[in-house]
Amino acid sequence: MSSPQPDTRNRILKAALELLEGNPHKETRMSDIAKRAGISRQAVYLHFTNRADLLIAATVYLDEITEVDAQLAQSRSAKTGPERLDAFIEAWGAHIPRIYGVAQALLAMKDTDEAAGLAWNNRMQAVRHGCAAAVAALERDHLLAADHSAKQATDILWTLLSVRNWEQLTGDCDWSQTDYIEQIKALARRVLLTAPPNG
Amino acid sequence: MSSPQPDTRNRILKAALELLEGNPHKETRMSDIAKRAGISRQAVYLHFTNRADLLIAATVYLDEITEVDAQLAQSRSAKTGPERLDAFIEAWGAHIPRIYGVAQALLAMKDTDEAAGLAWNNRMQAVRHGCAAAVAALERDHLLAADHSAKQATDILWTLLSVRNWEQLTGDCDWSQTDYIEQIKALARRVLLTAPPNG
DNA sequence: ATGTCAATTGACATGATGTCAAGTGCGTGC
DNA sequence: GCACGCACTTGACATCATGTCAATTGACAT
Repeated sequence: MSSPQPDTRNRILKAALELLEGNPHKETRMSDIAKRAGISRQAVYLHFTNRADLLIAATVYLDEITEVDAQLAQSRSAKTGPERLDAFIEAWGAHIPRIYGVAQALLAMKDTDEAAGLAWNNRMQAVRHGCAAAVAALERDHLLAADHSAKQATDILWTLLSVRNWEQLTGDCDWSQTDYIEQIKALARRVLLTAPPNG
Repeated sequence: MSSPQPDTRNRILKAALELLEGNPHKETRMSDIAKRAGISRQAVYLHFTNRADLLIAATVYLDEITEVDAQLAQSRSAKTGPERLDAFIEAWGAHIPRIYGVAQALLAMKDTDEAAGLAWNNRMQAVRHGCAAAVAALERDHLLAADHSAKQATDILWTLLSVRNWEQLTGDCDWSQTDYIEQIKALARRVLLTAPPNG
């Protein structure tokens, strides 16, 4: 563990994440990242072929160190459908602020860089699966509101939980993170459940 | 009215809108717009100082020719709160696909160009006012769900009606435009109204 | 004729990405 | 000790879009 050399790659990823989290709305350039990582701009290209490549790697790296998948999977342990729904919203909702910086950067490239778009869609499909699983749990408990098919319910939940919505609510609308979680949970129950949940 | 010269400006705007509507996800360059308008790239700068400037003007132009404000204002004529809510969602929901191309372009600049961001926020504030008015109408009729303050209800409705959500539902989720309108209306009623609306 | 004004052409600066070539410094194997 | 590979550096360069500037053209108006 005497750090031979290739932790540079990780240094770059960390630098990128720090910058992106620092000010998600400012364009973070390759040279900024390099500077922060303490290497030359060109050296970054020894580790990543692209800006997109780097950003994607950063997302993966972030997912790894925050263990999202584990967090999200944990919501599977909930007994009832509604509990599972809540657990999923809490897990994902708590994760959004952590990934927001990178997400923002990746989303900005989506239209110009195909690979970035695919990578982002991949991540979002994972979230969608979580939504679908929560909906399935509701359906199993015969608690899914009759006016939606499972697909529709999944679409709605998935859309509700989008990063952009989080951005708008916590940003433009000044909601706190806890407000966000609570409100979205209430909203989801209200929209997806067939009976009044707790009142 | 023998068209002295300055319909060029409008030609540019039309060209920009056509290109943006044609393929909203491809970057539309100044030279593309110029070519389509039948003038030189540099000539565009005789009419607009910026790409942002042009895009903003295009939004305004589009708003004018589609008469959104009139459409949205029309929802004021609805008698009951719920009718007003429906009318507003229909009007705005029908408008989104028309503005989607430009909106996309403007949103993409939001982070790099301050003026573009402001212009977009302005438009969105107008929508927000519509949301607030609909919520106020519900409140007046004592039909606003007790679990939300007027502000929260407005925030939710406004977020629900975002261009990004429309994009996700009609794009990624393959909803038809009519599905979109109907589902969102149902959703909004379910979330905002205090009593079951029609069943 | 003359002036104005829209538009044209061509050249150029800027700023970011990405590539390439030559060089430096360090550790390892022989 | 020496040579080699390897990560990295420096500097130059291509590309591409935006935006600017200067000189020119062509039409229309007085």
